[in-house]
Amino acid sequence: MNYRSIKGTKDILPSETPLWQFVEQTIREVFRQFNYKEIRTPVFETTSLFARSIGELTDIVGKEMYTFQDRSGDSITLRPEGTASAIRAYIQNNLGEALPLSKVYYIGPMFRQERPQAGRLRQFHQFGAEAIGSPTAETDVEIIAMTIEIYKRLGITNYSLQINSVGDEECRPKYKEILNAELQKIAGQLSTESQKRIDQNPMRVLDSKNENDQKLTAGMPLITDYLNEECATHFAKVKSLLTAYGIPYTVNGRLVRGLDYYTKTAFEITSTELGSQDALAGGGRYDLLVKELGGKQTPSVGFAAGMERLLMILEKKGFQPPQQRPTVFIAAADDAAREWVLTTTMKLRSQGIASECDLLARSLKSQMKEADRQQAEFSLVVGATELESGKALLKHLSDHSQQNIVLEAIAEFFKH
RNA sequence: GUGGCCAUAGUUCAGUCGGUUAGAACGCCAGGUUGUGGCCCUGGAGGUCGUGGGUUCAAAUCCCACUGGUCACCCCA
Repeated sequence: MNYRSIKGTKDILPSETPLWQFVEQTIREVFRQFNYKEIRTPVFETTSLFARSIGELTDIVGKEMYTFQDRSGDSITLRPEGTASAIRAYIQNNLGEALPLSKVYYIGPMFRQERPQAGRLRQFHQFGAEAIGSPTAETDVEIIAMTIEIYKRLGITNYSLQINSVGDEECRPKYKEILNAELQKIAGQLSTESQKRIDQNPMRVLDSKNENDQKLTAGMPLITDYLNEECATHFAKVKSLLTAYGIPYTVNGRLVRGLDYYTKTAFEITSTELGSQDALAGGGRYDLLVKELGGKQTPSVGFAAGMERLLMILEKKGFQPPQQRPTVFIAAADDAAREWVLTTTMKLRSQGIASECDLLARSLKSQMKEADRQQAEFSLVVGATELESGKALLKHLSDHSQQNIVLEAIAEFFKH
């Protein structure tokens, strides 16, 4: 075997695409019902777009981006997430001038150069949505509710929703100072990863998964206790709306997401079915990002979710998507009938009837086996005799029943 | 990036203490009375035992390196 797909990339094979298509279709349906419209942006952008929006100090920008120079020497990066591109497109195309609120969704491949493991690939797929232009808590909850609706719709129930408020440009810096002071006291005992973050991003220390770090920081002040009035009111509203919508959640005052642009609401959906990489989806509000990228001050909120992780759960549950199978397989009993079989198959197809016939000049028995393998609903065997009489036996493959059919009326028969 | 485990037909796997033609199941192909699939029966094709080196009279088996896969750490979808 000479060539292999790049490490961390996968072929999605014909045996798997029906599941992908079914799930994508369900997702698009939910987006449509929530009135989000699809946006398709390029899979690569200028590097600084991601660096600026996601944050120079994040893991994504610091060590995970697929960045390279193109032939003109420009630094370009394969998108590691979807929000930055969507916001860039929003600004570039002046979408904010045409509408007060843009509700968009995307679905497609993302790229991060990490060591692959269960639920983690270098090219993976996300779907997500952004509501650009609304400051209200109602919008936050619409985004969260929509995310959950997708899982509900697919029969996924074993997940949990965690929410937090990470404050805004007024209250967060104050809190960070307080937290930083507390962390300094125990700095020497923290993991090296956490030590690095004490000054740069102290809130990430609280979100560390290191057990010892967790113990050491157990009693530390939480952002939720230091929110200013606006953030506190917003957070309270989000919580009460979630309750009103019947969406269970837990508040996790330590939750910080891996992207720096979040303000106020942050949320994460995890599943115990997933193993170590257990995040199914995450999102939050980002009121400063549009301005940061050169647009007007535009409060916004969005989410992103992993396709592969969603599919892992469905596969684990043994979920079977509807199979695509031919309605009829037309078999040629002898060479004299092959041309008729071929043209008739084509005719049926052009009338919207999924049909198949043999292309390998195989024996009748082989053709029947093929019809069975393809799970055709019916088989029709036609040879010289049938062509002469204008009639043939149509067999219902699942119950073995047969009936006579007039060849000229075959299309009509399948239309019912 | 660091670490554990793994690598034998298309697939999932067996392969004894190192020993002579490397097996099974499923899948694939062809048959099982003249023109009908699924079950069953018979036969067949298909392997550079991941790659390269080493030890040995002899390596799928032991050792080393590399490559790939997988899981975990970190972090995240």
